[in-house]
Amino acid sequence: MANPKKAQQNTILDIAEALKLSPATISRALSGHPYVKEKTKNDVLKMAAQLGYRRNNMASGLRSNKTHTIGLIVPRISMFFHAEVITTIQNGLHKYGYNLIICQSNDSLDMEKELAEILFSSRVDALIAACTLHTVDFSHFDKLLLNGTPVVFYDRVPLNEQHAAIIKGDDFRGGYIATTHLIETGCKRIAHISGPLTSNLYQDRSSGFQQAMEQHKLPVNKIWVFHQELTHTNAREAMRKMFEGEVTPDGVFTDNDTSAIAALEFAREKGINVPGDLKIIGYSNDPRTSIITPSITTIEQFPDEVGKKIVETLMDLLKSGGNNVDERIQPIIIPVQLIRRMTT
Amino acid sequence: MANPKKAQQNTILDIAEALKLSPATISRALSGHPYVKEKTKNDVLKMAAQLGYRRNNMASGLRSNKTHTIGLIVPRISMFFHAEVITTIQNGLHKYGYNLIICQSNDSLDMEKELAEILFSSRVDALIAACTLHTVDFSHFDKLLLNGTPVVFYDRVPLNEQHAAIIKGDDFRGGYIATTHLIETGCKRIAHISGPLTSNLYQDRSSGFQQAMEQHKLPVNKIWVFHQELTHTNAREAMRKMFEGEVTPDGVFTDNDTSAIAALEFAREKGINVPGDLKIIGYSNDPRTSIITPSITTIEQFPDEVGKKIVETLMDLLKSGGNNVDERIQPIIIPVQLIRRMTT
DNA sequence: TTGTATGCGTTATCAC
DNA sequence: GTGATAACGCATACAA
Repeated sequence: MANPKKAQQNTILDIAEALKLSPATISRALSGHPYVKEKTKNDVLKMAAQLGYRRNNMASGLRSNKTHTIGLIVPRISMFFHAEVITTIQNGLHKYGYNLIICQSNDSLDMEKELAEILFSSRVDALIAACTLHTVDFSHFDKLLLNGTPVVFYDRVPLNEQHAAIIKGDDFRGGYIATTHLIETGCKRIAHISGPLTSNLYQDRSSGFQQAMEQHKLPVNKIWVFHQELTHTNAREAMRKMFEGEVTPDGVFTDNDTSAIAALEFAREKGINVPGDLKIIGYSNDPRTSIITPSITTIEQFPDEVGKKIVETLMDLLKSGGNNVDERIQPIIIPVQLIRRMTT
Repeated sequence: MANPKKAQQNTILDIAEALKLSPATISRALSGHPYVKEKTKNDVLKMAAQLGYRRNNMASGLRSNKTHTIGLIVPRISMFFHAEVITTIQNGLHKYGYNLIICQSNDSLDMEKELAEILFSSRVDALIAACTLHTVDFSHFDKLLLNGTPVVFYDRVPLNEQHAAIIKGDDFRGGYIATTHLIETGCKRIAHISGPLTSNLYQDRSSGFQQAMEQHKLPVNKIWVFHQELTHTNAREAMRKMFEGEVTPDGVFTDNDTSAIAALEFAREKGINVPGDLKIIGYSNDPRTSIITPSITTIEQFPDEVGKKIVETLMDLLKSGGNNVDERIQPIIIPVQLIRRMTT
């Protein structure tokens, strides 16, 4: 077992000395530079392994202005969708030799700002961000952009960003097909438990909801439309309010699965028959929706596709070295899909 | 919006020039050094803000040999327990001005080794690790230890590590109280779906199981004891095998909740009455266990407590600067608790 | 309280 | 192909 006494890092100078070569040659050999004799390269690699040498990323980054590190800011890693996206990104970047610094904003704008600063301090080669629900002004990312650091937004994205890549789900269509599905399965009085309209996600899903309703000539009851943080308790409270009234909804579309679960639990407790008297559809295809009884119909967002697209986009941006940064980057929209289960 | 042209980083020299001061003074002012005139300090801070200055962590770290960055290796961030622990750690470290680099090993030993190397390259100030199920030899962490970098293991930990801190749940007791609970609620024929015995987790839970059975003079049927990766399909397969036989279990203790869910689903499909004819208890208090019908009895591991203890331990180690590293560090055991629900 | 000088480990730019 | 040297941005020992 290790016997820690004092730091004793080997540097390229140690390798150089051991091999009677210059540090420059060692550096070249280690970074796969073309003009190094094959034998020299092998010697260096062998000696490096022998001495347990590991490149100091700080020195390397300072000199070369490349960290091979990507920053990531998400609201919460515990959200199923984000956990999946992150995993895909991390595995994808790893193949290209990039590391990922994962940071959580806890859906706090102040934290998000601070994290952007910190990641800038670390001189990440690029930044990936899924913003908070309250991020309307995105200027805290400008310092990165100004510095030529590529920024990729996903999920919760700015609406008019000229210089950053944008990858998002088809939230309009998600809202539309969810609502249409409720209508097609017979719902006439549809409620919508949505998130705050500060976020593009809920704007788009709400538009989809509206359009489906209009298209089928169904009235939207404003008392049944909620824009609030999508927590379990908020959803429950919304359900309570709606089912106090004389006329009650026969369909609920919630903008996340936590709310759908809350709605279902409420219905079960009140003895409301699901899907007989009330149909419920959620959003995200959280694993919990397939486990609960009855299992919940929801919208699949394909986190894996999102993650892959992010990596792909990022690699393009990094390769082009900020050259294509002046042309406006088109947002990439990932399709969504209805997952029909027992609540509809 | 940002108009990215070329990199234009400000350094302390820019501030120094603008203020007709020396770089040294700027450095001191920015890092809260005591011997700086109040006015100077304010001037510097103001100018730094004005120029949008942000310290370059690589340069700072290279010089001071401190990165204010902690590395973290986990099998998967999507596991509920780990997601919670990580969040607590991240929030805790943030208060002390430390950042966290989160890495996933995907339960691959090779990946874990590589991540340890990478994090060493980044010269993290400390490393936190929850190892893979297959990590028996922990020598890939020795380089960090040798270098004086504190290492804290949690959850899946080495058994005889002299120089690293260890924080773990009370798995023996978890196994014991889970089994005892089944016995006390009337089970006589108890099965145990456990993980591979290469991991301390399942060794300890298995010992707890054994002891409870012995203590209550119940025989352990070896055909009902499984040591395998704790996946949904593996658990299902185990159930299938057990319920092919003449005599079938009346209680199942699974070492994670995914397996408990699989067991419950199997029982529901086969029309086995739970908890009437079969009682089930899981491990970890995953949110899914409280959502499924019937809700599953499980063992709470208090990820929040684990996370807090990790931060606390880490801060001690960092403060002492590796001085107490020669004395053997005692493992810290976090208590567990039975959460009784409808499957028992 | 501030300035001067040096070096952290690596890589880029020249030479040879 | 390889070597010498400077420079990346900052923090610190020492001097003033």
